[in-house]
Amino acid sequence: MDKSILDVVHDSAKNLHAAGAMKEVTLREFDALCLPPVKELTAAQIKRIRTQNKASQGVFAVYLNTSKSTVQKWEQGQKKPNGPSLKLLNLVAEKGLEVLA
Amino acid sequence: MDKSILDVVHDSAKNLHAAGAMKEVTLREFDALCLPPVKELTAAQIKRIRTQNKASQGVFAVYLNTSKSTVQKWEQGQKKPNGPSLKLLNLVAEKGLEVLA
DNA sequence: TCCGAGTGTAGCACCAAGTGCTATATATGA
DNA sequence: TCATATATAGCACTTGGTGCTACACTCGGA
Repeated sequence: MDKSILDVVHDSAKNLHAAGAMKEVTLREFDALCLPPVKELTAAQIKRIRTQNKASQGVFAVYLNTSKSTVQKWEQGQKKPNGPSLKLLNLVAEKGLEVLA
Repeated sequence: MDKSILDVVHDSAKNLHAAGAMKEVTLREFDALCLPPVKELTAAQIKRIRTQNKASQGVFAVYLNTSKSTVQKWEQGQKKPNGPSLKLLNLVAEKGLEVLA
């Protein structure tokens, strides 16, 4: 997996910053625009993220600081996770449940 | 800061697991119960978490995958972040905005 | 064999969080 | 001076989040 174009540009920006050519704030703004996009997740995908981390619905809920019934509704497709919740799910999907510890 | 009793017990559990005396699932459940409690945050605390990370409300919102107006309401005390949002804020407070990248 | 604990599914009702919009005020910089 | 970015403010709508109860299934232990 080689670097994406955005990664390269980002590295360039970091170098510019290291050379004093970019302000702190500007870099931070830049980072925000280059954040890996939060992917929408289907009910089945959410369930897979959980099971692959060997957690029950209850345990998973504790990790995400939400309720068991909410996790259940996500996996049943009755409700969709909102912004921050989706961010958390993406984090777990990429880095595992341990990042929340 | 020395280890808490729970930490010691947790280490013991991990050793037991390494020795094959505990099942995967059981260990996972145990971990969930020992998660660092998510702290409630005041409006001012949320604002400090953001500013200490040198991010504007807009940028901060992007990181948390939420809306600018939501961040604004948090900091004005008009709304309180719900479970998963609070978890994210705690993560950032402890590990910095970079953990969301 | 039976029982209890853990798990997943289901439905219901409430409400506050989340969202989107517009408008204002204040820097800050080109 | 003008444009941009930022923070604050208010309003109305929608829906995700929560809490509850209940039921079926599995599995290991008494």
